[in-house]
Amino acid sequence: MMGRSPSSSEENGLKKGPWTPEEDRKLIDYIERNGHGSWRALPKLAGLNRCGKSCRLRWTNYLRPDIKRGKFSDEEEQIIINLHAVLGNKWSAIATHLPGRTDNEIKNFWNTHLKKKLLQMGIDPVTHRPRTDLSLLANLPQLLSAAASHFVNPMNNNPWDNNSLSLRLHTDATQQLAKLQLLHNIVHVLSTSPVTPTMEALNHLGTLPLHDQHDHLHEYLRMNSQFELEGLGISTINLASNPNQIPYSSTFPSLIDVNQPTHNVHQPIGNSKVFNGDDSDGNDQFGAIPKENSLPPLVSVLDSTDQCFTVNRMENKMNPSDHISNPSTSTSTTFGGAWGELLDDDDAGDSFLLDLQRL
DNA sequence: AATGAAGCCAACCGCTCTCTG
DNA sequence: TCAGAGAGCGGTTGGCTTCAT
Repeated sequence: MMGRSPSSSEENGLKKGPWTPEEDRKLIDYIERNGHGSWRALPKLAGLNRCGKSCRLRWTNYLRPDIKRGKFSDEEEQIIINLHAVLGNKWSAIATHLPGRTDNEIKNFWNTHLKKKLLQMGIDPVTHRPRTDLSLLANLPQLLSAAASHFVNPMNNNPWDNNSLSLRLHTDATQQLAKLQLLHNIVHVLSTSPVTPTMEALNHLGTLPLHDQHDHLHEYLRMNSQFELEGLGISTINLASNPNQIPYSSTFPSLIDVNQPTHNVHQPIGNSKVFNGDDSDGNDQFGAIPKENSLPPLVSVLDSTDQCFTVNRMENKMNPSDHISNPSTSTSTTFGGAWGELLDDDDAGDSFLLDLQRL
């Protein structure tokens, strides 16, 4: 059994550490018969040599009958990411919108999976904004070489070709899109950062002169957009000759221009004003719903006045095979429902307002 | 097959919040 | 209004499992 080992200091004669099946049974039996009542009094009444707090945690995090165990679904994952963007590390608040999941479980899932996932996508898991730290640039040479090897001969190794398509998509889509997002963020940093990168940071870029790096990056983006989008039946739009002028929103339907208000891609969910994420068209930045026949917005970055953005689930949407095998999956429906539920919840709504007021 | 590193997650710690008298 | 007790919460720990070498 996992968990902490029994503490050597069993002060008060109370047991610590992993629970035995026998202890679990005693706790369940007692609560089913009497309810938990006072947690402090419970251990004695239930015949357990534990402190009340330990009993409460064991019950709420593990023994409760409505606990849903097992892998988090994509929908749950998406909800967590979006709620975290608004609520931060308010695990219990997040847990209230994921029936059957405990705050502890969500916290663990965030720390072990989602945090890394966002980092790999070039997103700061704390601010939910693109990472702008220059250490991020250290990955650029690897990204570029990976991109080059991947697309070195697209005609002979078309990632979207034939029978390998769905398998490749299944295994590569997330990774490729994450890379794409990361590169997108890098371009954004290079293009818009008022802070000139230091020479030390630029050295991370490798031996190529900066303008060549830029060209490589530009070329990679062009190729990536062409193959990936064409593979999904999405027409591509020529890139501007200057990467600084890349029309992100149109070139990468999945990548919302960090500088521009989002148009036509998002649909409002709930009262966008509440989130301070609305633009003049009334589109809010939280409910990212993909347009039909376009990639879902992977990341929606707010403009300078905005505080949060949304990472939308992408794997299933990116994966045509999933479209076939699992057509019922609908991020927008579930997501909208989740937010609707969130907004319908008075307490949650209040906490949202409070949180946003603090921002 | 052996070993070390990394991942995972149940459980604990200590602080904060809420309730009650 | 205040103090104490109980409950709740987020952060952290550390042992087991899995993966990589």
